Amino acid sequence: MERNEDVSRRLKECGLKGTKHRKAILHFMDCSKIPVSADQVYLQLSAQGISMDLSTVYRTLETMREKGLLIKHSRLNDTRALYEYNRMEHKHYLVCLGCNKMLPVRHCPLEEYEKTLEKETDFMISGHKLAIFGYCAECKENI
Amino acid sequence: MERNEDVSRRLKECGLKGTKHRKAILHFMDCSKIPVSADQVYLQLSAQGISMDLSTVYRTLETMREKGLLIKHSRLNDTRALYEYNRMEHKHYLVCLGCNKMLPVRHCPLEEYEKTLEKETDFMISGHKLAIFGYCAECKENI
DNA sequence: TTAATTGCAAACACTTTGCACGCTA
DNA sequence: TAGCGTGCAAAGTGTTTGCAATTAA
Repeated sequence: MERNEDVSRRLKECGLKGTKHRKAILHFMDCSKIPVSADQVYLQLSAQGISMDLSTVYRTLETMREKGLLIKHSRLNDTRALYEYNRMEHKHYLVCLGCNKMLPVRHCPLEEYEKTLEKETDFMISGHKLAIFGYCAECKENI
Repeated sequence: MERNEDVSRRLKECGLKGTKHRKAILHFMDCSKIPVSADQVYLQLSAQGISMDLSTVYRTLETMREKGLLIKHSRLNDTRALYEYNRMEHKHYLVCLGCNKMLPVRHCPLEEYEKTLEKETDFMISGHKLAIFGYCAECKENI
């Protein structure tokens, strides 16, 4: 149960109690390769026999986001918000218009551009959100 | 009333009846320099003495979007959706984290990048959404 | 005339919140 | 045992919808 201890430690570092639910959620988030919704967390954990209220999932994800453990993607595709484990990497996403899946892309083509833009405008730029839309390998066959 | 006739004509071209509400909304959208929410349309027209139900505003904006008259920005900043008159230009926005205002930026730094990405992945790319966040001239003073 | 448009009220999806009880540190 | 965490039910927010009445073409 190395992983379990790792998760407990990270919760403690954030000043959060290591409850069963929190450990389960954080572990699940850590294992997810792509961003997931509160709903998905709830259903998947349910399926694993770990049952909790949906509001607890929402509350926990939000708390973890505040502590910097997770990153929130707010309704990119106008559906529900997605959360992912924060691995401290700046990246962007390919968002599938078919299944809403988000695939990370490492390279960021915007760093230079932001600096130029700040000089040209009155804005104080603090970040950006780039989502590239399209259809993933599976979905593009069913259009 | 040149403008009014222009608006009527554009409605007709889209197969939409030229009702008083529609003309008022389309004219208002045409005059707006930046994207606005259904709520804002509703309030501003109200203030001009043009009263209608909020659901009518939502329905009308959505209809006009379907016809291509407007562009919809779906809850970019996790608040309400914003609509703008479609001037057939590809552009991006500076989104103010203070007041949610969206300022257009003409240049798009992503055209080349998309092609590269399509080659590298299995995605069929259909577009992108780039929002650059920060604080506008007014808001950055009050942080 | 007659099909499109509207107001109204109710439903919707996702998310947040108040409160009493339960459990971790 | 003190206070954080949780389930439950209810509220909130932005948006959509069904239906009957109204209106433009």
